[in-house]
Amino acid sequence: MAILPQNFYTRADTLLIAQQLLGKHLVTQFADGLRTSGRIVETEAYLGREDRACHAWNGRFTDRTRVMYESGGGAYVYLCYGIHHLFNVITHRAGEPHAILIRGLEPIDGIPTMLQRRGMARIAPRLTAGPGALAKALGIDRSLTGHSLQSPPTWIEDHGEDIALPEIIASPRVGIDYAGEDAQLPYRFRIRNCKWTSPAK
DNA sequence: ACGAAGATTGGCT
DNA sequence: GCCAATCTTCGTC
Repeated sequence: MAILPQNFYTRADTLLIAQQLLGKHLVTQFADGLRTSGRIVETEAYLGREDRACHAWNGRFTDRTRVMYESGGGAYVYLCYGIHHLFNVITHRAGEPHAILIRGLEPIDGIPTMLQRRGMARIAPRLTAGPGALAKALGIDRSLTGHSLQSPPTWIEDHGEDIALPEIIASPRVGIDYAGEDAQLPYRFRIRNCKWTSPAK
Protein backbone atom coordinates (compact mmCIF):
# COMPACT_ATOMS: atom_id res chain seq x y z
CA MET A 1 0.00 0.00 0.00
CA ALA A 2 1.23 3.49 -0.87
CA ILE A 3 -0.39 6.92 -0.65
CA LEU A 4 -0.71 8.35 -4.15
CA PRO A 5 1.98 11.08 -4.31
CA GLN A 6 1.48 14.67 -5.36
CA ASN A 7 2.99 14.00 -8.78
CA PHE A 8 0.25 11.50 -9.56
CA TYR A 9 -2.19 14.42 -9.58
CA THR A 10 -0.13 17.24 -11.11
CA ARG A 11 0.02 15.55 -14.53
CA ALA A 12 -1.82 17.25 -17.39
CA ASP A 13 -3.82 14.26 -18.65
CA THR A 14 -6.90 14.42 -16.42
CA LEU A 15 -8.78 11.83 -18.52
CA LEU A 16 -5.97 9.32 -17.93
CA ILE A 17 -5.84 10.10 -14.21
CA ALA A 18 -9.61 9.63 -13.96
CA GLN A 19 -9.18 6.09 -15.35
CA GLN A 20 -6.14 5.36 -13.19
CA LEU A 21 -8.08 6.32 -10.06
CA LEU A 22 -10.33 3.30 -10.64
CA GLY A 23 -9.26 0.55 -8.23
CA LYS A 24 -7.53 2.99 -5.86
CA HIS A 25 -8.83 3.41 -2.30
CA LEU A 26 -10.30 6.67 -1.03
CA VAL A 27 -9.75 6.95 2.74
CA THR A 28 -10.95 9.29 5.47
CA GLN A 29 -9.79 9.26 9.08
CA PHE A 30 -10.84 12.03 11.45
CA ALA A 31 -9.87 12.93 15.01
CA ASP A 32 -11.98 10.06 16.36
CA GLY A 33 -9.52 7.67 14.72
CA LEU A 34 -12.17 5.77 12.79
CA ARG A 35 -10.92 4.80 9.35
CA THR A 36 -13.47 4.59 6.56
CA SER A 37 -12.51 3.73 3.00
CA GLY A 38 -13.76 2.47 -0.32
CA ARG A 39 -12.40 1.23 -3.62
CA ILE A 40 -13.04 3.77 -6.36
CA VAL A 41 -15.27 2.27 -9.07
CA GLU A 42 -16.63 5.35 -10.87
CA THR A 43 -15.20 8.79 -11.75
CA GLU A 44 -15.94 11.81 -13.94
CA ALA A 45 -13.37 14.20 -15.43
CA TYR A 46 -13.85 17.97 -15.68
CA LEU A 47 -11.32 19.64 -17.94
CA GLY A 48 -11.10 23.24 -16.79
CA ARG A 49 -11.52 26.31 -18.97
CA GLU A 50 -12.39 24.47 -22.17
CA ASP A 51 -15.10 22.29 -20.61
CA ARG A 52 -18.57 23.81 -20.44
CA ALA A 53 -19.57 21.32 -17.76
CA CYS A 54 -16.71 22.40 -15.48
CA HIS A 55 -17.31 24.98 -12.75
CA ALA A 56 -14.17 26.74 -13.98
CA TRP A 57 -15.38 26.87 -17.59
CA ASN A 58 -14.25 29.96 -19.47
CA GLY A 59 -11.93 30.86 -16.61
CA ARG A 60 -14.66 31.37 -14.03
CA PHE A 61 -12.85 32.30 -10.83
CA THR A 62 -15.01 32.67 -7.71
CA ASP A 63 -14.77 31.93 -4.00
CA ARG A 64 -16.03 28.43 -4.76
CA THR A 65 -13.80 27.61 -7.75
CA ARG A 66 -10.64 29.35 -6.54
CA VAL A 67 -9.21 26.12 -5.10
CA MET A 68 -9.46 24.39 -8.49
CA TYR A 69 -6.72 26.68 -9.78
CA GLU A 70 -4.24 25.36 -7.23
CA SER A 71 -1.69 22.70 -8.12
CA GLY A 72 -3.09 19.14 -8.40
CA GLY A 73 -3.31 16.91 -5.35
CA GLY A 74 -5.87 18.73 -3.24
CA ALA A 75 -9.57 18.22 -2.59
CA TYR A 76 -12.40 20.27 -4.08
CA VAL A 77 -15.65 19.73 -2.17
CA TYR A 78 -18.80 21.73 -2.83
CA LEU A 79 -22.45 21.65 -1.88
CA CYS A 80 -24.91 20.52 -4.55
CA TYR A 81 -28.69 21.12 -4.43
CA GLY A 82 -28.21 22.57 -0.95
CA ILE A 83 -27.95 19.04 0.46
CA HIS A 84 -25.14 16.94 -0.96
CA HIS A 85 -21.40 17.35 -0.59
CA LEU A 86 -19.52 16.26 -3.73
CA PHE A 87 -15.87 15.23 -3.48
CA ASN A 88 -13.42 16.02 -6.29
CA VAL A 89 -9.69 15.52 -6.75
CA ILE A 90 -7.84 18.50 -8.23
CA THR A 91 -5.44 17.67 -11.08
CA HIS A 92 -3.01 19.39 -13.47
CA ARG A 93 -0.61 22.22 -12.62
CA ALA A 94 -1.42 25.47 -10.83
CA GLY A 95 -3.52 27.72 -13.04
CA GLU A 96 -5.21 24.81 -14.85
CA PRO A 97 -8.51 24.19 -13.01
CA HIS A 98 -9.07 20.49 -13.77
CA ALA A 99 -10.84 18.13 -11.37
CA ILE A 100 -12.18 14.58 -11.09
CA LEU A 101 -15.47 13.82 -9.33
CA ILE A 102 -15.51 10.55 -7.38
CA ARG A 103 -18.92 9.01 -8.18
CA GLY A 104 -18.88 5.51 -6.74
CA LEU A 105 -17.07 3.34 -4.16
CA GLU A 106 -17.02 -0.28 -3.09
CA PRO A 107 -17.10 -0.13 0.73
CA ILE A 108 -13.90 -1.54 2.33
CA ASP A 109 -13.05 -0.26 5.83
CA GLY A 110 -15.28 1.07 8.62
CA ILE A 111 -18.52 -0.21 7.17
CA PRO A 112 -20.38 0.09 10.53
CA THR A 113 -19.37 3.75 10.73
CA MET A 114 -20.49 4.34 7.14
CA LEU A 115 -23.85 2.68 7.80
CA GLN A 116 -24.32 4.91 10.83
CA ARG A 117 -23.49 8.08 8.89
CA ARG A 118 -25.99 7.08 6.19
CA GLY A 119 -28.69 5.97 8.62
CA MET A 120 -28.79 2.49 7.11
CA ALA A 121 -29.15 -0.88 8.86
CA ARG A 122 -27.56 -3.18 6.28
CA ILE A 123 -24.94 -2.85 3.60
CA ALA A 124 -26.31 -2.25 0.10
CA PRO A 125 -24.94 -0.65 -3.08
CA ARG A 126 -26.70 2.64 -2.33
CA LEU A 127 -24.42 3.02 0.72
CA THR A 128 -21.68 4.45 -1.48
CA ALA A 129 -23.11 4.53 -5.04
CA GLY A 130 -23.38 8.14 -6.17
CA PRO A 131 -21.24 11.16 -5.27
CA GLY A 132 -23.52 12.56 -2.57
CA ALA A 133 -23.97 9.17 -0.95
CA LEU A 134 -20.28 8.29 -0.74
CA ALA A 135 -19.36 11.70 0.65
CA LYS A 136 -21.86 11.24 3.44
CA ALA A 137 -20.64 7.70 4.13
CA LEU A 138 -17.03 8.90 4.45
CA GLY A 139 -17.95 11.95 6.53
CA ILE A 140 -16.80 14.37 3.83
CA ASP A 141 -17.99 17.98 3.82
CA ARG A 142 -16.83 21.32 2.51
CA SER A 143 -14.33 21.78 5.33
CA LEU A 144 -12.08 19.40 3.34
CA THR A 145 -11.88 21.75 0.36
CA GLY A 146 -8.28 22.74 -0.31
CA HIS A 147 -6.92 19.94 1.85
CA SER A 148 -3.85 18.14 0.46
CA LEU A 149 -4.48 14.42 -0.15
CA GLN A 150 -1.24 13.39 1.56
CA SER A 151 -2.33 13.07 5.20
CA PRO A 152 -5.40 12.80 7.44
CA PRO A 153 -8.24 13.41 7.26
CA THR A 154 -8.27 12.38 3.57
CA TRP A 155 -6.00 10.65 1.10
CA ILE A 156 -6.00 8.03 -1.68
CA GLU A 157 -4.09 4.73 -1.53
CA ASP A 158 -2.65 2.51 -4.26
CA HIS A 159 -3.20 -1.14 -3.34
CA GLY A 160 -1.49 -2.42 -6.47
CA GLU A 161 -4.62 -2.81 -8.54
CA ASP A 162 -4.70 -1.49 -12.10
CA ILE A 163 -7.95 -1.76 -14.03
CA ALA A 164 -7.27 -3.04 -17.56
CA LEU A 165 -8.64 -0.89 -20.38
CA PRO A 166 -11.26 -3.46 -21.53
CA GLU A 167 -12.71 -3.36 -18.00
CA ILE A 168 -13.30 0.40 -18.14
CA ILE A 169 -16.56 1.73 -19.57
CA ALA A 170 -16.57 5.34 -20.78
CA SER A 171 -19.89 7.15 -21.13
CA PRO A 172 -21.32 10.70 -21.07
CA ARG A 173 -21.45 12.57 -17.79
CA VAL A 174 -24.80 12.98 -16.07
CA GLY A 175 -26.71 15.96 -14.76
CA ILE A 176 -24.97 18.51 -16.99
CA ASP A 177 -27.56 19.32 -19.65
CA TYR A 178 -26.53 22.96 -19.37
CA ALA A 179 -23.17 22.08 -20.95
CA GLY A 180 -24.43 21.96 -24.55
CA GLU A 181 -22.31 19.81 -26.86
CA ASP A 182 -19.85 19.09 -24.06
CA ALA A 183 -22.58 17.03 -22.36
CA GLN A 184 -21.93 14.30 -24.97
CA LEU A 185 -18.24 13.85 -24.17
CA PRO A 186 -17.40 10.39 -22.73
CA TYR A 187 -15.70 11.65 -19.57
CA ARG A 188 -17.42 9.30 -17.13
CA PHE A 189 -15.50 6.12 -16.30
CA ARG A 190 -16.51 3.03 -14.40
CA ILE A 191 -15.51 -0.56 -13.86
CA ARG A 192 -17.43 -3.01 -16.03
CA ASN A 193 -19.88 -5.35 -14.30
CA CYS A 194 -19.34 -3.69 -10.93
CA LYS A 195 -22.40 -3.68 -8.70
CA TRP A 196 -21.13 -0.69 -6.73
CA THR A 197 -21.47 1.73 -9.67
CA SER A 198 -24.64 3.39 -10.84
CA PRO A 199 -26.24 1.77 -13.93
CA ALA A 200 -25.31 2.74 -17.49
CA LYS A 201 -27.09 5.79 -18.83
C1' DA B 1 -29.82 43.14 -3.40
C1' DC B 2 -32.68 39.55 -5.78
C1' DG B 3 -33.86 35.29 -7.91
C1' DA B 4 -33.01 31.14 -10.57
C1' DA B 5 -30.73 26.90 -10.92
C1' DG B 6 -27.78 23.18 -9.54
C1' DA B 7 -21.70 17.56 -11.27
C1' DT B 8 -28.32 14.44 -6.37
C1' DT B 9 -30.97 11.62 -3.50
C1' DG B 10 -34.80 9.20 -1.57
C1' DG B 11 -39.60 8.83 -0.75
C1' DC B 12 -44.05 8.39 -2.73
C1' DT B 13 -47.40 7.05 -6.53
C1' DG C 1 -41.20 7.05 -12.79
C1' DC C 2 -41.77 11.65 -10.78
C1' DC C 3 -40.89 15.30 -7.71
C1' DA C 4 -39.68 17.78 -3.45
C1' DA C 5 -35.87 18.93 -0.37
C1' DT C 6 -32.62 22.79 0.76
C1' DC C 7 -29.18 26.49 0.55
C1' DT C 8 -25.10 28.13 -1.76
C1' DT C 9 -23.53 30.26 -5.74
C1' DC C 10 -23.57 33.27 -9.45
C1' DG C 11 -25.58 36.19 -12.96
C1' DT C 12 -28.35 40.14 -13.38
C1' DC C 13 -30.96 44.19 -11.85
